[in-house]
Amino acid sequence: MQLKSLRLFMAVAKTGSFVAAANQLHTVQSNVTAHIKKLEDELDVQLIQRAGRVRPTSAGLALVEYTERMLTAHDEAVSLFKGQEKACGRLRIGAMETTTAIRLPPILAAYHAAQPDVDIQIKTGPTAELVELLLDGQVDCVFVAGRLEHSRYHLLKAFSEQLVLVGSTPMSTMPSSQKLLTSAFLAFRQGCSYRQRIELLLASHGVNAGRIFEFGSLDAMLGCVAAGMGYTVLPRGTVEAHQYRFGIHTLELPSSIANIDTYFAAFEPETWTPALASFAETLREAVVDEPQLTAS
Amino acid sequence: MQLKSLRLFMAVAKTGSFVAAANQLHTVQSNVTAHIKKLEDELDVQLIQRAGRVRPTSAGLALVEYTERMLTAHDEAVSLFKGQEKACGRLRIGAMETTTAIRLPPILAAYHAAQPDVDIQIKTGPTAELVELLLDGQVDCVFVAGRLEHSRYHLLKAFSEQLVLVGSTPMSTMPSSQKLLTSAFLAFRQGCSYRQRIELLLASHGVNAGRIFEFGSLDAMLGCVAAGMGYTVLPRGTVEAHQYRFGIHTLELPSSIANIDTYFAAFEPETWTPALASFAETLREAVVDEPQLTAS
DNA sequence: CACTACTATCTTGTTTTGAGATAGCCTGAC
DNA sequence: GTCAGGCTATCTCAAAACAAGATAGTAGTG
Repeated sequence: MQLKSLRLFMAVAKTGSFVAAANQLHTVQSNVTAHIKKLEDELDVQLIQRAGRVRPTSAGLALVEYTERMLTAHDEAVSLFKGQEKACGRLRIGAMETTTAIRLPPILAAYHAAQPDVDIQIKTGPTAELVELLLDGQVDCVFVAGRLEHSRYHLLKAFSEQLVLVGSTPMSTMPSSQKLLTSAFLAFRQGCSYRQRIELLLASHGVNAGRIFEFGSLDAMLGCVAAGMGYTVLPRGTVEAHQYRFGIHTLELPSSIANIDTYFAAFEPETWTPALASFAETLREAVVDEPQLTAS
Repeated sequence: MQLKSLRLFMAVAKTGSFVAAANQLHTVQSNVTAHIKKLEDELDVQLIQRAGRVRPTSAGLALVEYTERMLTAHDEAVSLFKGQEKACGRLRIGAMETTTAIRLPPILAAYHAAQPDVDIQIKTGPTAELVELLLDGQVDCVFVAGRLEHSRYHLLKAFSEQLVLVGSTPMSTMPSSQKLLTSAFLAFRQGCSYRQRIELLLASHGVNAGRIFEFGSLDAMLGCVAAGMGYTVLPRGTVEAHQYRFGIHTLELPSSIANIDTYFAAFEPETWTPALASFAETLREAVVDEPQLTAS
């Protein structure tokens, strides 16, 4: 059974004429006859009443219903990839908590305005988990901290973040090693790339990573920092956005530790759905139009 | 885009191997490659990731969802006609009010027991309307009074009915012409073949058809007869089934007027769905097993 | 570095397909 | 009843598509 045959069958059922069906689908009448006949042979039932009026038989009418489902699904699948202008379907994005909170909203807004027919799904998690999601096909693209080592990714430097030390009291200089040693550090759960920077920071002050509390959400973490539970390290933009809500203070870090880039990563562009290609385009434009996004 | 290609694509996506997909669908690996490649060329997107692991790309995963819908509809359509043993789908029956009430229930019960997966739909109406429904493809088969003249029907004598005169008072002989002339007759709406018999009956007593009230349902009609509104003509079985509910009385009619056959009619058997073929078979068995159904 | 398992490509013979030409059939008009 | 017009079935042939096998190339493994 071929989709081509089913299209001809539907045309015959709807027009009530083999000739009309042939014209409608740009072929000749003999081919319509052949396709219908082949369908009838395969299903071992007469689908079209030819005596007098040409009309679907009971069996034909029953087939029409299933054929409509089939052809509808087919048309939708084709329009997923060949839809002119507007993309459709679904776009699944993986991003870090901090990126989702601060960087993504304007980009998603621009994208949704450009491609209103695409359903957007966001999954958040630390970098290591996001890479797993991408490899596992559970998301179409991710925003992660630092370049991915894997070779066959398409990478685009999306945002440049500057990490700052966050604490509950004003800081003008780095806390003493003694202070650091006795303080707790708060970080996202295992896999967060910012966490590596915390350890780097401590190491640069001759302190081994002590207690690190793991958090699942940004709000919880900042709330605990504000309560004096300890320090954390976060992008400046993220902290600024929340500073009015929490009594927290920041300290700039040396650039070797502070600067970290957020990359957009996906597989090769040839594997992209139009929805994803359009998103990458929107992102590229946003990055170009507002270079401060990637400036340190 | 061919269903064959889509099946291979699904097999590759599920097994993660071209070779495995080829074995599963009884073909060779080079054909799998060719079909996938053709799909990719048509949609202008890479569907399968070949580097390293063989797995669907983002685009491929998107296609999987639509393909599943397509193939499911296809499988259901095929099983409609090629389902082994049990028929499935839908059976739309047209029948007269009296047939539906008395004759069909045991047949439908037997049929449903044999083919539990078939959805049964009954439409009732007078013979003329039923024929229209059948011609219009709105039902798959009908039960009508009298042979259909049209040549290209498959006919089966299903039931033999004996019409009786029904009135509100006991009758031992035919009411007088005078009585008939001043009485009302109750019948189904235009198109009911029993109605012709009423006119035949009146004519045989030298009376022109006077007032005939039209009813849509059997209950309403019998209720009005019982209330003394007038006479009607109905199959004996129908009246007997309702006699305990209504105070009605019957009188036998001459066989030329009384005997009327109910036929099962559908188009040629080649146009039947398995559900319809199975129903015809059930009906034939019922008629053979209980010849009194068609005996006068 | 070689081995293994896999996919891509090429080739060949066969099947399928599309389009035209023709014959036969039904319908409606005169 | 006959005839014309429109429709479908059948036949034919060339072109295209396809399946299968053989072979080459590639990635991952020890």
